[in-house]
Amino acid sequence: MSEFKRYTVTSALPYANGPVHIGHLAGVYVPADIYARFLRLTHQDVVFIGGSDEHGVPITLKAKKEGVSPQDIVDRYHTIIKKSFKDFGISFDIYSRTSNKVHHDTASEFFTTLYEKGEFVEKTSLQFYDEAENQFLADRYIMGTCPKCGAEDAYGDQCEKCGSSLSAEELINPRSVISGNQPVLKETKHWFLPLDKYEDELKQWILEEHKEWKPNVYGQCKSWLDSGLFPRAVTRDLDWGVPVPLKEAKDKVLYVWFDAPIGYISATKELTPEWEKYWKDKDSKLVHFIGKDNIVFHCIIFPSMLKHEGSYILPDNVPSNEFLNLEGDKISTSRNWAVWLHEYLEDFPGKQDVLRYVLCANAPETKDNDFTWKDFQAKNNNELVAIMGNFVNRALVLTHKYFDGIVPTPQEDTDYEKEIRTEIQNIKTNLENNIKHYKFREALKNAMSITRLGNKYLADTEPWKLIKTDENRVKTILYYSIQLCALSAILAEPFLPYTSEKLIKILNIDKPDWDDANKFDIIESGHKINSAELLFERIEDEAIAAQVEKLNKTKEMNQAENNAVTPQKEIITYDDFVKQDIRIATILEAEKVAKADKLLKLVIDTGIDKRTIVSGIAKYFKPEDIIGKQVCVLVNLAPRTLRGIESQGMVLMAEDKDGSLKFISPESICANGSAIS
RNA sequence: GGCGAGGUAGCUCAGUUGGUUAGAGCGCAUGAUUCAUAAUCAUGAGGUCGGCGGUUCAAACCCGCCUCUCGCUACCA
Repeated sequence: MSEFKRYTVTSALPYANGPVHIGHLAGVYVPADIYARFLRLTHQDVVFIGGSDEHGVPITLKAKKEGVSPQDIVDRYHTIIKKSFKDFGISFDIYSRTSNKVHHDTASEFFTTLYEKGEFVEKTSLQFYDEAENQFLADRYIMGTCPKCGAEDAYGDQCEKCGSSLSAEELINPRSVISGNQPVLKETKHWFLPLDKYEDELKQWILEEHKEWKPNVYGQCKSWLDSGLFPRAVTRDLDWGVPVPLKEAKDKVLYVWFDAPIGYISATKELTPEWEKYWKDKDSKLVHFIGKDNIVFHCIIFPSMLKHEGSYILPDNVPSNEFLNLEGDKISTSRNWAVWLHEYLEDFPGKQDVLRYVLCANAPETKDNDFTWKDFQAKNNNELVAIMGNFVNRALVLTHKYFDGIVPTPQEDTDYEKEIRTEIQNIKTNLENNIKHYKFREALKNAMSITRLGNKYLADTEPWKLIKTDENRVKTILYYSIQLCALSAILAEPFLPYTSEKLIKILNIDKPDWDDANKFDIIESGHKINSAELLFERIEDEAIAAQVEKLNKTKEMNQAENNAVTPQKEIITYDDFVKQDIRIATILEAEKVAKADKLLKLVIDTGIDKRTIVSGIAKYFKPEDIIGKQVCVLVNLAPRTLRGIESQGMVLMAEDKDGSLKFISPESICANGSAIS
């Protein structure tokens, strides 16, 4: 810790096309905030950086859909997101955004430097182009019929109906989202970051010099590095983003993942004129807090950019969490399966620390974890209320009852008090070490153990009995109990900032220094404390039931949407129809295609011939179960080679609501080759 | 199919370089207690450490195979 003079702590920039939810908080912002607060409290020089990521295609699509400008979209969500973070006490030194001028300038300069150093590789390729609109189309801007499920509204990168990932060229009847026209393929030039050239240095830097990174991060990097890196395009044909600062590249912008991490730098620039020392001085420790979906960008791509720009330091660590699930299901923005931060505060006003506590205690540090409302309630009632809130309340009430709220003068220490002193020192040391090593769950347990210790102290010494016989002893006990409250207020601050503040007010003291959190003279004898006030309140079953009910409704709505039948396709002529040659056929052989999860290789008797068809049904059928089955086959579909096998036709399948596939078979045995019309 | 990360008490997780009866918190049971938001404190029950095999005097930990979960990737006509 001492080898660095200052810290640069960044947290992943949330994408400004929606609000933030508990998954974001648990995975990135709570841990980052705990870390940043801890550094500040321990008198380190630290900047804690956040901001909204406001470029990229999804935002432009959303804008188009709503008939507003992309800037309107990001303005809306930037405001909501920024407020959520503020409300939850995420203590950014600056929360910026990538659509502002400082960022555009910074990203531009960054690109230019790399360009002038000759780092980029230029490549020309074919991309879909909308001639009417005069612009290239990103994959998301192309829609067409999904080659797999036949849905007409599949995007160029993915079909949302069946979940297949696609490439734009695969779509049947591709059309431009903007104009509806059929796009044409046209040449376009782009700049690539040659990651392949950086492979050796990355291997050295990560695999040799950063073995201490978390296993999930290290393993993921190793996987990427071992399988070989390829050049990545850093520019796109789009009009929303940071313009590429080259004459020959008007109408092009920096690809969003290239400009987004530079946002950390621009935000720092915006924050302080001394920004350079946080980014370029070897004595600065750079730490990126991210989710596991961002590992490759922050461990491989961004460090490559920083290194080859030439003047920047590289991250010292990239603590990345796994994902948080909600009541057993993946959190999903599009399915509204989430607990949104702004909604939480409407339902549980003033309880931001409760959520912070639960999310930290259950943070997906080593594997995906589940958030349940029942657990939320249990942690509040059995831990925050019963352990921490209760002890503080006991100490305060007893002090008021026996000494009119005046902190008594301690008498002689017994072995018990000496033990407590030692124990607190241990707790503090462990807590600090755990935070330094990004073990926030464990550190939180340390913080809680202070009041745990206090409860035991009271139960063991029983001051309510002693008061009748030995008031001097009670003075000592309550003096120590009050000190424990103060210690708890200090050491819990990184995790529970609001509670800490509240407790300090109740104790009627100035905020103590972290370094004193192993001492027992934080509050002097004779000091008057304020009247007792509960730190936490119980959460009753009804409040939890209401949240569960809310989620059930979401589930029902999603179900209803799932049940909705896709609308009829546009009218075709009889001539269109008869072009299809569909026949009854029998499956003669079936075997799994090697090295493919979904493919079965079928030999089929079509009546016309015996032919091979490769079909993506392996998830739902075992080869031995389907031999001898009669099916419908589109026989005049152009052949296509899959995994080295030529597939001559398509077996027709019905896709059920749950996505499972069913064969279309004649009601009774029918001659192979019978035509279907 | 390839790669990565996981699979330890009902739940959430610790388990240092392999070494005696495998730990913590919550939940559960029993007891104690009343200063406290039916909170607290003590004690206890509960685990063939995903499965099988191997190395070793000794394996939760090392090796091989298998299986389940999550992610990346290939594949989906």
